[in-house]
Amino acid sequence: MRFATWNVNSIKARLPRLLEWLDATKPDVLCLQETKVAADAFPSAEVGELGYATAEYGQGRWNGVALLSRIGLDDVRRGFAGEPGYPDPEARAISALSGGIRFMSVYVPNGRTPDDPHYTYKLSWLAALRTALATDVAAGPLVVAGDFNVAPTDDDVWDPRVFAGATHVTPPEREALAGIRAVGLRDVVGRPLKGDHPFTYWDYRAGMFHQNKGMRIDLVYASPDVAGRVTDAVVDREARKGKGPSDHAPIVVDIDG
DNA sequence: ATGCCCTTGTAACAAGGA
Repeated sequence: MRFATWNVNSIKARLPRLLEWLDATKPDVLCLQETKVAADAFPSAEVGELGYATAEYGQGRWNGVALLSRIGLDDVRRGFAGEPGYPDPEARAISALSGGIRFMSVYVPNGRTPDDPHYTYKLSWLAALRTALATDVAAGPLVVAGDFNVAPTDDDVWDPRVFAGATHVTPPEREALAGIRAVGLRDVVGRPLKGDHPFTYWDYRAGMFHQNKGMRIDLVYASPDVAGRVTDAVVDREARKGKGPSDHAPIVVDIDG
């Protein structure tokens, strides 16, 4: 089985790239983030032609997550128990059962700056996610994948000095990630196809991708049974190249069975 | 080479992204 996660930064703008990538990569399950469309505008018919069922959770202009699967989607859940809002709940998490595994696609709040109310929201959102995942991980095989908007270590940013005092690298954010792992989830790190760091995001500006000045903020957290079945994991930086890419690259994971 | 912000909503910019 092959699954993947990808922050597409608008599924409408990315649709040609997404369809091309699906046809070439053929994941069984794909976790999508930042779809930026209302549910009724999701291109379900287009991905359906490639054999994918869709479960989407959208709110329009901002956020939006979805799951695609060509092996079935059951027991779809939008959001999670105790999820905070800003001030209202946003479309940032969706999960479903597929191939005997519960997949959750997450788009963690950005946080903006450490002194911004959005940063407090981010930390409370991650704390509530931890609580919800403690229940989910006890229920069976689990994969939580998406844009966590946190670089787990200083090795996960291209220059830690540049990020001093900024969001995405603060100790409370990293502790929140550690808390999520502590419920019984393992960090499945993709191989970088170039360079030493498995970055998944490169800013559009100033040729950052071409200088490999990136960040590892997209993560795959898997329960031990799933993590133990991993045969390969890759950051598909090819998808960051060319005309009209997302600023994030997908992570593609292969598992036995 | 991979190549030097992008997307959406709304109407020339505003806001968010990380």
